[in-house]
Amino acid sequence: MAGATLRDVARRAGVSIRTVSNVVNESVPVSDELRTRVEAALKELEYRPNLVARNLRRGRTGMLAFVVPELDVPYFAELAREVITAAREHGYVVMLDQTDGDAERERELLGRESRATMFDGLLLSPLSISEDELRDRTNRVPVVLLGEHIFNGDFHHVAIDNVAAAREATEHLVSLGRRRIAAIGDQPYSTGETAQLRTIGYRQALERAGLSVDESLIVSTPHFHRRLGAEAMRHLLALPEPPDAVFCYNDLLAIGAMYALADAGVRVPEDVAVIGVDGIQEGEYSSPTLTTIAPDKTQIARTAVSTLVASIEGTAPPPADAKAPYQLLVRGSTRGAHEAR
Amino acid sequence: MAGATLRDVARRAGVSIRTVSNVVNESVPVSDELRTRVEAALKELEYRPNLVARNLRRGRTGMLAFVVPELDVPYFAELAREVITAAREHGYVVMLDQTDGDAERERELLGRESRATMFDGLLLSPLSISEDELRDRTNRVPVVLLGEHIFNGDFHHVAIDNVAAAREATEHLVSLGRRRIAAIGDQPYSTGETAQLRTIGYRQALERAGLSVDESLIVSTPHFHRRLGAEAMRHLLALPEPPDAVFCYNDLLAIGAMYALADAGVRVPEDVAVIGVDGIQEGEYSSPTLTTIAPDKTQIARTAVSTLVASIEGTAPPPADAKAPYQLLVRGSTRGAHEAR
DNA sequence: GTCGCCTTTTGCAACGATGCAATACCTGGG
DNA sequence: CCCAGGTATTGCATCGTTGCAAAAGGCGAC
Repeated sequence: MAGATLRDVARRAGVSIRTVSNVVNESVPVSDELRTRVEAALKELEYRPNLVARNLRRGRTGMLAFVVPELDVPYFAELAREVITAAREHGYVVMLDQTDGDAERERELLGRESRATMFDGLLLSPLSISEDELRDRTNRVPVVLLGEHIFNGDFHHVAIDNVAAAREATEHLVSLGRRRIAAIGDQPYSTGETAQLRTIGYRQALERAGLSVDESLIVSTPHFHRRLGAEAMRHLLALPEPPDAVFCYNDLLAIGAMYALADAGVRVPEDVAVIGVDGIQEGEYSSPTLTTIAPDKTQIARTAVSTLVASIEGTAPPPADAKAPYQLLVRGSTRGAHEAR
Repeated sequence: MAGATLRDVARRAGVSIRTVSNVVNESVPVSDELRTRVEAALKELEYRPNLVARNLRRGRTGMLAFVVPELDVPYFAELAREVITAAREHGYVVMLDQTDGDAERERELLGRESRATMFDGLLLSPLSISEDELRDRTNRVPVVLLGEHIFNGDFHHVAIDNVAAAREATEHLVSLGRRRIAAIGDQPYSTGETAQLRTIGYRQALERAGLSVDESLIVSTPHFHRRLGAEAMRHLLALPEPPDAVFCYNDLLAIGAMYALADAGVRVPEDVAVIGVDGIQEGEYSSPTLTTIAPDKTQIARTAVSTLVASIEGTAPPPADAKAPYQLLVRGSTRGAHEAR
């Protein structure tokens, strides 16, 4: 019941352990007679290789770890799907863990007692942890970082060009004729690097358009959740001069903002145009549908996984920042907004 | 660089391997002097236990596998989050895999060459695979099934009472005074057991309310995605006598249905009331917000994981169907719909 | 008939850790 | 000064598999 081993099969078939192994692995030629006998025994005993033992011997586990802040955030769920698929194509399976954006938990995950030794490689999504700590803790396991982190070329890294993406998002709003364009999602602390890059892009777009930046229109949020998007939007609506467009740093914030707008009876996009980032499925069916900057998640996952796998196999080029493609998807929350107002 | 082993540390500290092991595991008393020396060596060499080796020796991996049809379906993502959290509380990590609802892939996952031996236990969500196959393939690994499957008590199983839940959902619509209540999501094939149970509950509610069941108001969908919900709704709207309420078998279908309704200029809930099942976060911010039957995901995950862990440790009671709690959350898609019309 | 070569089969060691049981050490009592 | 009894330390075997290299078997050539 406890699972037959090679030894059991060998005894049953009257051959050596090694021969059974040869049959199982199809690596070395085995005579037809023995092969037949061994295969019969394998079937009768329902032999399945003990992968833990095999991994110990081979020094590989065939597992990658993918660490995200929150799995119930659609962007990460959708990305995880792609990562799992990409990993499977390379013959790997994926262990998923969450940090809840907590630096402490991140340390724990990478720490001494961690299960890091069970994985051939590590895929990490936005971290609070610092570069030095990361280097300290992962010096044995290949790592690929996903999403922005201003690390200096010591790690492989896949992300979209956040500055450019944010600039394009804002320019899209400008192109609609909007002039009071707000931004929701800045994070002016050390862990908010992605957010800061998007703020830079936002400012660039306004400056290029000859618009002045009204600091009161930049609203910070500690997280990127729907509720905070709604709160931020309510705050903006309460300003003496509310915005006529909002660039949200992710789609969830945008969904929250649209919720607050609907609640306040403000029309989208006529009164306020809304754009997000992430290209999550939810935005395809929201009311109105959400204009967004959609990173190519499939591409991101593929690049990240194949870089990681190359790294594991020692065939990787030196660490570099891979820029992933993205796309502006114009939908209801900004469409047809030219004529309006 | 390749990772120090107990032997390396032992050599460095001038003690036996076994003593180092004792220090690391804190199981056996070690004199202060040696402990100090060993700890120094551990630190200098940055020793981390090789978990693969440890697992081999101990016969446990500390890993659970959680297999879902699609991770980018919010219900599963939210459930996965809870499962990961619950597993962590028991000292386990979680490997996630997807089947895409494909029976072939399910077999593959459980098949001979699978990594099943790398996990102490298996958590499976709705499957296409049959009971017999499942029994054949998992006779060594403890399994807990999540979601409905009409299996006969051979497996642990956690789910809500789908018949009752569907009945309550439908009764809610009845209580609003609706009389032409449609159902979206039936799946009249062998793999659609959850759907069939919900259809039963739907019929029960109508019958109890003295309403006749109009078969043309029951629309089947091969999957539970937003797009199919929209398509089904369009179909219903095109009927000679369209419905005045819709019970969708999950929230994504409901979101899709509301999309189609908005598109057609039909008011929700005034003209058509909508209810879903799953209680996903998306429904809290949709427009209108979505009334739903929300299974207690935390509870489901906790129950499933602790049953699985008990099973692994051999302390589990015989397999049983655990019924998880759920809750009717009344929101905008049905609220204030009494007065209307 | 013997040798040598090629193919098939096998034994042994090792991957890195832990369980078990024996050894070494230390203390106090007689 | 020796011995019992407790504690600290260690060696050996083992988990199930695979790499390596030697052993065994088969066959043609001399």
